[in-house]
Amino acid sequence: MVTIAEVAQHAGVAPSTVSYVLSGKRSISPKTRRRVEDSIRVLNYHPHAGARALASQRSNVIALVVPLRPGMHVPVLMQFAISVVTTARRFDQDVLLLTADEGPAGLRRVAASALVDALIVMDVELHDQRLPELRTLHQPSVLIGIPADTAGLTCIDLDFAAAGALCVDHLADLGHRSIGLIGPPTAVYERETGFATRTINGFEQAVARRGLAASTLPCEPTYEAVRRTLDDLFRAQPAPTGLVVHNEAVISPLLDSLHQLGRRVPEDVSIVAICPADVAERAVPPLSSVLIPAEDVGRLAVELLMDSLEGRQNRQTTLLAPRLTRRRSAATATG
Amino acid sequence: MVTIAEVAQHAGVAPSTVSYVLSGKRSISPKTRRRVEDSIRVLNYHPHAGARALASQRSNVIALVVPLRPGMHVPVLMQFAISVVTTARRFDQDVLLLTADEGPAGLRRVAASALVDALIVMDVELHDQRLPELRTLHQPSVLIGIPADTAGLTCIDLDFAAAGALCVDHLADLGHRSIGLIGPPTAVYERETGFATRTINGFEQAVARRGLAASTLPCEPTYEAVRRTLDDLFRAQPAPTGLVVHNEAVISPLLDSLHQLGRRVPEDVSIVAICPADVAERAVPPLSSVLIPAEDVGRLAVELLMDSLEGRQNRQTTLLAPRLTRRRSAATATG
DNA sequence: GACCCTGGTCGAAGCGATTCGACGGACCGT
DNA sequence: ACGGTCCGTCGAATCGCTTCGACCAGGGTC
Repeated sequence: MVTIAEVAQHAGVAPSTVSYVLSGKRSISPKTRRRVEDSIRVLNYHPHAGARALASQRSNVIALVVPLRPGMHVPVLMQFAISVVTTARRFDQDVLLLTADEGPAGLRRVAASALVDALIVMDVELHDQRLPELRTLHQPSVLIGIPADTAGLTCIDLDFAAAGALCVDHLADLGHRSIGLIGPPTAVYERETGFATRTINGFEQAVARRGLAASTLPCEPTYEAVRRTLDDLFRAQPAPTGLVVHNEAVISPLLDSLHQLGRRVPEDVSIVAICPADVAERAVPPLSSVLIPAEDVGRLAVELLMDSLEGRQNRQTTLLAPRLTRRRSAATATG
Repeated sequence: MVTIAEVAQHAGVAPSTVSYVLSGKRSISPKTRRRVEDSIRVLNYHPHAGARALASQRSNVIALVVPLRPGMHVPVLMQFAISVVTTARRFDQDVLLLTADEGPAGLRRVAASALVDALIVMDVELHDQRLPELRTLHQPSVLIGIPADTAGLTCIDLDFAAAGALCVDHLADLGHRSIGLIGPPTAVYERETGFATRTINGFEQAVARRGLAASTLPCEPTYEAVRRTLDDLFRAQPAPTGLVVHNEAVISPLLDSLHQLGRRVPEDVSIVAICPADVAERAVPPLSSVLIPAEDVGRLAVELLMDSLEGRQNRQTTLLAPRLTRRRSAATATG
């Protein structure tokens, strides 16, 4: 292994000078800088990460905690992870991959051992067990998802309330006067991830604002449950002509059932979904949808962390504005 | 931050003793061991990862290089990554997540800086650019996928030849005498990932061994391509009654097309797929399939690395035996 | 009783970087 | 010509841990 001392000797300078060339923390004359850089290249020098971490109190690694829970949409997870890694590399950081099953102890472990400088925690629940740990950590962290009490935490998430409202507005603009919301199964509400409730709130406020008739129903991702939900839904008066679906697992049984019931999409019933882009695209017909902006969230998370690490404090919650993509499943109301 | 010196003082021993308690590299009397462990717990001591890496020449981190190429089946990727992380933690290792877009330089970076002790590289191509780098690294590595020249490398993959043969045997056992293989588009063969070719070889050998009639065709994942491929296929004499599909993107258009052509699965044509389990399960009807054992591969990769790190050398290639899961798409030949 | 092990512990020397204070020379103003 | 800046560089201390050789006490051997 080639050390900074060897580089220094090769370039005819002191080790500290090499260090300053690398970090840019003191000015170096162009001449010596060039000599040092040449030596670095010739000797193929790479600073020892551990030594650097020890001396500088910075590991240049950030932790990414991914959930393991089945039912998560994996492509979105991966898209997010990739975005985090890519952005981190732009800041010369690496990413340590942790799974949620280590719980709070896992966070403590990597933080207390100074393995990482900062943490990104995905899939944070309303009353997440890890919150106390995160609050006491010396390292900054960014949470994906909004817990009940965000005091002292930095959180990011899609603005689900706005997303719910956006779907309502879209349908209302198309002339629909009675609409339904099909949400996640009740289990999700109970687990209290928060986003389900936020969507409903946004939905209902928008419904009130636009003076629409509406009903909201949770739904399990099975054919029977979907049929029952649809029965309930269409029993309402006036019969809904627009549907907001916030439950990706339900999409394909839903579309099948509507087909079997002889209800055409979008001629008889318009659909707007809140779901990953690939799900919306693959559906038949492709769904107009508000997508989960995984890539933006990942990038932003890293950027916020870097801000914190450089002293720009920002303990606050960021809600990303939803954007609706029109596809073929929502059209002007007939009648 | 609490250091080993403080723990030592608190327990009334030398720092080195604390270290030996932690590492178990020298015997310690039960009495002092208990004292030290108590102090560790009381002070909530976590060894500084950087200091440890510097002193011991071991970071206890392994790199995982994931591919970015679109078209990879993401759930399998994730399943694999999770399996690597989980297994690594069993060995007290952490996992650094790298993306393939850093190329060979990325490997050199993390290896030369001693950020990681070992590497796992996924999706290795026949003539992968990273091979020379991997050969010169001081750290052991495990490749997922089999390159053309495996000399000096440790590789793991599903035994695709055996998988191809297994599918043939299954169909032959069910009485099918003429079968077809639908493979990935020609682009995949050209990129030379190797597994496509290996499947064909295994398929053809088994076909010869069982004395069957057979044809093999690449296929793009579009409806038109599928229709053309099926036309070609069924023109053969005797008409095939069994299909092996090694191309997950083609599965759903294929099933649709067969339906439209009035060929029932499995009554008129039996299908065996080589694909991720979730794809096979979700198909209509669910496909008998040989799955990609992502979890086994991930676990094995880490275990091999740990062997290497502990001095048990094992430069060699491991092919995992395929296992066929019967579902509803393959049945006894009629006629 | 002298001897040698052996198991248990200590002390000190690294590991390879960063960083701070100091220092020497060039350049400025007076 | 002289003192004061400022720029560029150096040397040494430091970060927290591991590990090696040394040391000591106790017990077995002859």
